[in-house]
Amino acid sequence: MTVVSLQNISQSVCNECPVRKISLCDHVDNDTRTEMCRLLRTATFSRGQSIIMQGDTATTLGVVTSGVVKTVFMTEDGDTQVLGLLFPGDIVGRAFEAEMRFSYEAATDATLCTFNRRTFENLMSRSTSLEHGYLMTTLAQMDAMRSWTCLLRGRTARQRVAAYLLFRSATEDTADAYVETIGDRLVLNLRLSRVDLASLLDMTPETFCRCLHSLADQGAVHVCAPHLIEVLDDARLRDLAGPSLEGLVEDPQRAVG
Amino acid sequence: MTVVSLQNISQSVCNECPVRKISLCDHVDNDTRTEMCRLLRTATFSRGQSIIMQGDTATTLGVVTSGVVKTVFMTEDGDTQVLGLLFPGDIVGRAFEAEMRFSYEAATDATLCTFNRRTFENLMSRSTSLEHGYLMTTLAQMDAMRSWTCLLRGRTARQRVAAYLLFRSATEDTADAYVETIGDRLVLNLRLSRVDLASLLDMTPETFCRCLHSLADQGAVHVCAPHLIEVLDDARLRDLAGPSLEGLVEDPQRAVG
DNA sequence: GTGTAGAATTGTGCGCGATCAAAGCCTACC
DNA sequence: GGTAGGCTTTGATCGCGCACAATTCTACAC
Repeated sequence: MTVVSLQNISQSVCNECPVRKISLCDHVDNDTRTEMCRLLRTATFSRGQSIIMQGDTATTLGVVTSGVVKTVFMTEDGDTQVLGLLFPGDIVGRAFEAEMRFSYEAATDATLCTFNRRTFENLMSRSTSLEHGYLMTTLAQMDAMRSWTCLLRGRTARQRVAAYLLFRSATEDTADAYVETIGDRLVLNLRLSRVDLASLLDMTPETFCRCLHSLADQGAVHVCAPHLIEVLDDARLRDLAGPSLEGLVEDPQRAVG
Repeated sequence: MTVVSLQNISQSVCNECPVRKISLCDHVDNDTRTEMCRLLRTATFSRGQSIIMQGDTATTLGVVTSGVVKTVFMTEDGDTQVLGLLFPGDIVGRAFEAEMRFSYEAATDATLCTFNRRTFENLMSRSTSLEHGYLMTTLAQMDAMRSWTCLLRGRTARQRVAAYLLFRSATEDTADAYVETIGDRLVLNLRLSRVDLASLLDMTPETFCRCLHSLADQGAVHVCAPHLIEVLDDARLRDLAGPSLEGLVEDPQRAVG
């Protein structure tokens, strides 16, 4: 794990933590939190940087506090595919397993609250509330993965792009600011590159681009800038996204894949 | 939840349980297991029967003890897609959430060891080892889901079929007998219908059929009967399945999707 | 302003896989 | 034994989405 900036944090950091209420920490009792504050390190990663490498023996486990982290799988012939995204509050890494089957990379500039994996596991064995919090977060993450699967499968490329835009616009008001205001209009900030987004949605960047502009031609969205998308007609976009998005897009879930 | 056969079970059942060592029970301490034996009910489902319905408020949580269970998502326009499969030892249902976003259905005749969800949650809050077991199983299931995603994505239809056959032949020696012996040869029993398998692999039954016979034309497999597939040339099949199957197919993981 | 590298967009042909249609096959039930 | 209905297989056609390449746009340094 490459740590760019590393510093000790006083216990007060947890009190002003932006993701405390939406992460595993929400379940943790006071004694455990005090202990965690003593053990945690914050780490900053710049866009594109690797957090945990596929194949490595992971010694770290963390919680995203800002930015977007992508999970990336690299095939033996060097191709990479974006499996999913992690947002603030989601867990990076995996307890009780050292060897990583895929990588975690910063998809945007991101900050994490990290722990030594062994230390964290040890603390879990002593703190029921921490293990419970980890379980709850994991279950939520699994729900999100399953919803994501439903969202991708049986949809054409354009429907997937439309569905993703809806998903993003539905989570606009969570933790981080994914939406920018230009004048008085609400505009989505994709924040990820075309290459990453295309890989995430299982298509080529070219197809992604075509689909986006096809949605624009239909009057559903307006491409203000390559990464800034304004949703002009929510109903139209929902229509173009295909059936059964209700419940998949509108839930307060964060992680995908 | 439709329970076909329901009966009380004496404590001795756990001792001869076929999935005890590969399920959450493996982590549970003796006191908790005694309690669990008192609370559990076994249920039998015949192929095609619904175990938990999408949209229902689930009161049940269970462990697959034999057979294959499929997770199915139904779109609002009535289409269904198979999201994944659960094998013996996997968990059916979800603790701490009542409303089901998808259905669980018996893909073959199947038996489950079931609990009242509330009772199970209650027991977890009192038994650290049970919650730990649930966490470990959930993490393993999430790993499997991610592997499954890697297996499906970026592959052609024929590669997906080949990959699935490899996955099944690699798990041949787990819990249930997925393999039949015809004479002295080892033959895979698909056990699922073409329609289910095609849906699971995100293609039409027609395409699945074509791909299977294409693999046969290449000499990789032999279709003994619609549901009985003999793997003739493992290396050839691996070749036709595309890159990076190592680690995805060969792990002792059960659940997919 | 200018240069340059990287990202994003557009163009074109083609193969894969979906769709529709129909025939074979197996099983269950009468 | 016969028949009906399901599942499986095969055939023909068509459109989506991919590959590859060219072009335009953007960002950032100087």
